Amino acid sequence: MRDEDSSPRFRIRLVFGPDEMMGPGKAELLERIQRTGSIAAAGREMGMSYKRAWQLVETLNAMFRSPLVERSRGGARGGGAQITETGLAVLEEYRAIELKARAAGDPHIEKLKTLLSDIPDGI
Amino acid sequence: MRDEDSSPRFRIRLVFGPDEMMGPGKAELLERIQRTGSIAAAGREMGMSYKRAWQLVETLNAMFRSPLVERSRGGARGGGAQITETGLAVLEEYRAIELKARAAGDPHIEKLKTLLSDIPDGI
DNA sequence: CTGCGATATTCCCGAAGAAACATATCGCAA
DNA sequence: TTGCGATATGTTTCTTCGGGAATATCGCAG
Repeated sequence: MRDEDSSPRFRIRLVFGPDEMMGPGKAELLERIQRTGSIAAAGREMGMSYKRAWQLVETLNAMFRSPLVERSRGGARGGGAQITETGLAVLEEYRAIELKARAAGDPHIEKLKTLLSDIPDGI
Repeated sequence: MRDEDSSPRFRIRLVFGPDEMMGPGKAELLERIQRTGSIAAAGREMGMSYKRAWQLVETLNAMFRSPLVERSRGGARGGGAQITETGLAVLEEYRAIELKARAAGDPHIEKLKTLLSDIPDGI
């Protein structure tokens, strides 16, 4: 797969139950599906196989009351996929959590960085 | 390995660089080493092999300027391990981040829970 | 009614990582 | 000087996961 991110302060993974979790990967996939209108295209952008992207969408859809991604097959351009209202809501909540948590933890992160062994870029 | 936690709202993993990360597992291991005075004992408590626990300590020590865990071999009771001052500092910072981030994200988590497919325990 | 481009689904294989097993080493105490 | 209990480290086996390829399906457009 992929690095996912080159300059991440921290990652948050929400764990609701066994095999029920959501982290940066699924969030990014949702975003890209929304933008591209296609599971395959979103997956390609993230450097993952269509199979993997499809699997992630499956688990996401099964995880919530109503599906986050709506798919259609056939048609003029072969079909596609789109984010549902629920999907958008979940994505927004996740981003909000990420943002607030990051802001809340930031000062401590800076403190920790001074203890790291490699040379910080800032100084 | 293990479930790590039965009722986690969310997990935070700090990513400082490639192969430089710290999450709930290493934090818990540090805590248990502090309490038990032994890598082996701490690992056993968490259901992991001594080798794995030792590996985690290695990466932790290599990751920071000064080691987080001090080890001694031989002696009356075979040896042992203890948390250093740096180790304690790192652990406390991590716990602080966890706490604040959790508090900051909590309301959004509750919102997300209402969208989940399985029945929440609270209602 | 055929082709296209997407979703949907299965099978096989290789890589990565953890578990299991096996020693080696150390330093004190009896 | 032997034994103990911990750290230290290598080897082998097993399992899991994801990639890749192959195939099916769908529905409109031409």
